Parts: sequence; C-alpha cells; structure tokens
Amino acid sequence: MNDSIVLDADTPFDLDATLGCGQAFRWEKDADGTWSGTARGRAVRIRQDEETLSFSGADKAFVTDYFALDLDLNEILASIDTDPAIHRAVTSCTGLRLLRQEPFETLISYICATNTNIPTVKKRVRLLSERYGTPLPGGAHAFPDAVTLAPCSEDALRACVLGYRAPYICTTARMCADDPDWAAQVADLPYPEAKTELLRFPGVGPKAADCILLFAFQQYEAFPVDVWIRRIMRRAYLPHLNESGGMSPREYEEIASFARRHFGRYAGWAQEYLYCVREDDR
DNA sequence: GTCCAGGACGTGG
DNA sequence: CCACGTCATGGA
Repeated sequence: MNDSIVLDADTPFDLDATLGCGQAFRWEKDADGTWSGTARGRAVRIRQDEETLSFSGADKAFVTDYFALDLDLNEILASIDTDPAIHRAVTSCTGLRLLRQEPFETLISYICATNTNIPTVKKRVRLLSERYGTPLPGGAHAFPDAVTLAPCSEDALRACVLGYRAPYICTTARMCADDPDWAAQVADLPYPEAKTELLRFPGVGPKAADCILLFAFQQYEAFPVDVWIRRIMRRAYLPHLNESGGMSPREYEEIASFARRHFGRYAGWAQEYLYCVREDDR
C-alpha cells in the first residue's frame, strides 16, 4: 500500500458492503481483509481500517471517483429512508456506495449475469479477462475492450462458460467496436432514452439495462428488478403481486415505477441497499 | 437427482 | 399485447 485517504466524519463508507454486494464481479477479499481487483484497466489493492483507506495501484483521484466518495451519501440516504423496510437496509449497510464502473465491462458483465448466480458470473468475467484482457502487474488481467473481443469466435467465447449468451456477447462486442462512441452517446441521454439505446444490444433486457445504467452511467433512477428485488418489493410494498411465474414487462415496470415514486430520484440506491440485505428464506 | 439463479428471446395465440 | 418454452452452467 503506497497511498491512503482518511475519510472525514460526514463521509460514510463501507468498503466490504460496496465491493461485496454484487454490483462488481472482479474483486476478491483476502483473509486479512484486503480487497484485490481490477477496475478501468488497473490492478488495485485496497483495505479499510476504520476511517482510513489504504490502497495501491491507483491514486487518490481514482479511488475517490471509482468509489463515488465525492457524493454526499448522508443526503442520498436521508432522501430514500422513507419507511421501516428501507430503514432497516440503510441502517445495516450504511456506507455502501454505488461504484462508477467502466461501461463496456459493465455491459458485457450484465449480459453474463442473466438467469444465473453471482459466483458463475464472476467466473465468466474472470475467464474473459484472463484469455483476452491485457496482462497487468501482479498477474491480473484487465477486462478486454470491445475491439479485442469483437473478432473472437462464438465458440471461443462459449468456452468461457457463457453458454447461450456467447452469440449475444459476440454481437454486442462487434456493435461496440463498430461504434466506439456508444458510451459517450448513452451518457448524454436522459434515463428513458438511454435505456432504449441499451436495449438494442442482444442479451440486454430491461433488468440488465437498468444495472448498466445504474453502475456505469450513474442513472440513479434506474431500479433493476431481479427475482430477489421482486420478492422483497412484493413483501414490503406490493403484496397484491403474485409470487410465482416469470415476471412480465408490465410487472417489471409496475415495480420500478412504484420505486421511483416511493424512493425518489435515488431509487437505484434504495435498490442496492435492499439487495444488499436480501435473505434467502423465501 | 432436482431446483434455482442480478433474464432474455422467439414463437404462437 | 400476453403466455409459455427454451436457452448453458454451476452451486445448494
């Protein structure tokens, strides 16, 4: 560790909650509590001891931006903390922050994340990086960029345990390589139009699009609804929804629009806090 | 072995 | 528009 940041009293931050909540797939925690991972083409190590963040492989500006330490989290939490259910999540995960992740990596990662579980997603992203990403000091690999991934054959991608998602990722990488400006264009659009743009990529549906907008584009009104969030929202807020069966586009929109009404413009933060405290009791 | 997971897509009604 | 089957993979 060759650099550090001391957080002041009104900058709550919880590194474990932030990296462990499932928004990013390329971080691992050592036995001694140090996290190792890659982000935006760097191999980074970082640990938190109380109010002190110690890190290497990145400078203060990078850490501040990637972990969104510049945002007033107290203000965000105060704005979403409107009922007992979200209050429990907010109090038990205070310090969880939404990262600012790289758009192409997030796009591909959340195509990898459909209808599966987090350990499997991490394996897919790790294999893609090891096989096609630039080697970094320390043995890690950056996530490959679109131009590198675009020429890969469908079978080669399938070998990264992508299953039926291989052709989606193949086509999506080529679309991005052919339009290097895609992310800048999405970044300039308001939420509904940005979502429509992301839905053009094969393998990206409403849920993946909302994750990408939330984690890579800081569209904080995005409210991704997966099976966990659906269960939580049904139990805490929308008991008339039936639990069984797949989720229709209308039900998705009903849940998400309720969340935006109920939690306000930081609904996406509420989503991540609710997801963080999900319980597998059903 | 069965069921489920940070769902999306194609088809038929 | 809606309901339904299908799509690989791995962990529990």
